Amino acid sequence: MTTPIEVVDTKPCPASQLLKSLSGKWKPELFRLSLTSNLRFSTLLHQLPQASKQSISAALRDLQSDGLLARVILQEKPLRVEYQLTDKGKSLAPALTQIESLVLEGE
Amino acid sequence: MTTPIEVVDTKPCPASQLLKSLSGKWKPELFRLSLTSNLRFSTLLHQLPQASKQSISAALRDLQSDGLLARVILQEKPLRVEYQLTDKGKSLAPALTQIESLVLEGE
DNA sequence: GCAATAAGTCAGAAATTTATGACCACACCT
DNA sequence: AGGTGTGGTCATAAATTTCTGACTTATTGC
Repeated sequence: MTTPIEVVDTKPCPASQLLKSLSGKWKPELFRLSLTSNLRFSTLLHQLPQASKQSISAALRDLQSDGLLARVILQEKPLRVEYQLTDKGKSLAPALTQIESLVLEGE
Repeated sequence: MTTPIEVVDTKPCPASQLLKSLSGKWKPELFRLSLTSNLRFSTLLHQLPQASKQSISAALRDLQSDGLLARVILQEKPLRVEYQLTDKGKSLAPALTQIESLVLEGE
């Protein structure tokens, strides 16, 4: 009996990369908040009182390195730092909105 | 000084529930595979050689309890078990396809 | 100079997720 | 009666994620 050739997909599911960008305890919330306004570190600490500094910081870093948010230093007095949606981030928004509407339908 | 009223959203981002359903090392792959054909345990062990029994089993359980897959016992000889996409699962597909196309565009 | 605020970092602990390998139950084949 | 394939579970261990609390650096206000 000849062993049937198993076509094993070595590459992971393409969507999984992007899903990973949004997985984690706080990233979906951060992403969602970024749709309505730019994010600021100290404000987030109040908006998400359950989240630790560390977690917010890590989530922001990940969202940056995945190209969904951009860290922008505003030349104001005093200096402020804002995290803004990138074009890639914006392009992801409709899919997320679609997912949200699915959740809401089911209630 | 009156403390400004902080409107703290106690409910998590709605999409985060569904994103959680698809988060994890193997769930995106399982979901994707389920779009093209029904899933079987022993077949999955070969299709995803890096995944442990345990992980596949847990992922299938989660996808079931999140209502995306249904476990169906086929009355054949010998008995077989299949995991099929539910309507809810099917309704999620377009959003995932959209996310995939975003990933592919960016290459 | 001194304290406060913004925007973090770092080390260590706790919680969660994933992997490993042994084991179980049932049906089927010989 | 013994071996094989399917479809798992269970306990334990390893890896990853998240939290906690202390500390840092730069700027502003008094």
